[in-house]
Amino acid sequence: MGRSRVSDARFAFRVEATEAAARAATFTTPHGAVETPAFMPVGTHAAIRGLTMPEVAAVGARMVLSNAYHLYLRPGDAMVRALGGLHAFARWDGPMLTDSGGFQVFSLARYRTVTEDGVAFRSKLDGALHAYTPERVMQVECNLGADVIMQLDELIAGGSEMAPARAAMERSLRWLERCRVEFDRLQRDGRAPLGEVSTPHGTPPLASTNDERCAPMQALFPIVQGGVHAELRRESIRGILSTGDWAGVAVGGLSTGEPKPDMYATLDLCASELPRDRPRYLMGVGFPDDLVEGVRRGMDLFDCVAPTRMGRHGTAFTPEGTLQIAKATHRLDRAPLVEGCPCLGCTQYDRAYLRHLFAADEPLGPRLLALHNLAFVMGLLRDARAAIHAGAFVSWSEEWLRRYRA
RNA sequence: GGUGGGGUACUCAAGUGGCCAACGAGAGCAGACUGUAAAUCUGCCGGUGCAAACCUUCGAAGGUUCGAAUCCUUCCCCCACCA
Repeated sequence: MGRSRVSDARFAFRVEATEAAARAATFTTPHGAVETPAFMPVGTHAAIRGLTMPEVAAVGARMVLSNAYHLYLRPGDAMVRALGGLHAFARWDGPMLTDSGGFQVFSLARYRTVTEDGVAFRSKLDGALHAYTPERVMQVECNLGADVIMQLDELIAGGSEMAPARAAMERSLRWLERCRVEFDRLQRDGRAPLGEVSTPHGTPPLASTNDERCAPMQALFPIVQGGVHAELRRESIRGILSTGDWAGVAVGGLSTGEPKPDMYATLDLCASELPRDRPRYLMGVGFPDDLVEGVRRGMDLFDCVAPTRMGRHGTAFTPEGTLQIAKATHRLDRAPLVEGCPCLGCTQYDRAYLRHLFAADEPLGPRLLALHNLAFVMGLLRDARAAIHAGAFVSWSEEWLRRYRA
């Protein structure tokens, strides 16, 4: 089973402390270690929208996420590889993860057709049709070169019935197996077979088909599906664990419209079934209260567009809940967004000025709020981690949630 | 003083007899957003009312008409050019 097994010391997961289901750990990758629980900012197009990587690092991010599907369309995965891979391309030398495009199967449902072979996407750029198969996804993600790469999966809306949820879960398992086989082959070869990879833009000018540079060591994460149906989640996990000794496992298909109690119950179940010595990555969750609930249920890694998107749209996270900065009530408010927050927006500016930036449509406003929200969730998970280490997480989290939701 | 153009809701701006409480845009207000086709999207935006509906509005005042933001008269104000 090749390198999908964690035989290579370049990936490690060391649990340092636990309290109830919550864990504090260190996840090591070829590009460095991440202390968990951790939040990964989303940089779909190899950029955290509006922010620079140094800024993202400055608020505490240690691992960031990019999207294979979007980068495949533009600039093309072979182009990224020819430019030195995702880390060099985006100038991020810490751990990176690429999502496969599975989420786009869901979010861009009206532009694609799913078959057993894969997904046929209609490109947003030029309308061209792209055959996106599990094998192709592995080639793309290998070329991009993130440390952790995700399988192609299929997810369905949160509240879906048993039958469609089962179909998507089972298909995700079959796609996982195809991803695994192709992943093992690519990693065994030591380099991505550039010549086999066609991109929408042909052969990149800087590419050499004789490129001897070794592909970066990568880990493939499977994704648990099954909607909010416990038996399906259980089956999904069993299926995943029977085919490999994965460096980590993701829980997908949540926060897609299902009631929160259903999501939390599903997490409880997944946590109880997943290996304790591997990171659990809860995909697409990133509102502060959901992060705390996720940590409580044994999740280690998170990613979400919420902090950055909400920030760009004028909503700031605070310990007392969300705050819409553009509201007239902040016209004369000299207080920072959050007292004591170390981010640029909070240390340098007051709410009145930030409100003005939004009113005046200045790009600095969205930038500062996105940065603030990232700083907020980073600090939140740092506090959660400290509480776990201190054996005080349960009371800390209850108090925190009470204040946030008041 | 003369000639021409123009005064529409918070602003800009359509509308030249009924389908007009009045297109559209902006501002303002409220809301949405969870593995990013999102610096995006939605709602409200004269007053009262849940609604039906009623009331008050298109510079002012009169008038014509079944009916006027739209036609006529006078007046006020703004702009351009000519004196």
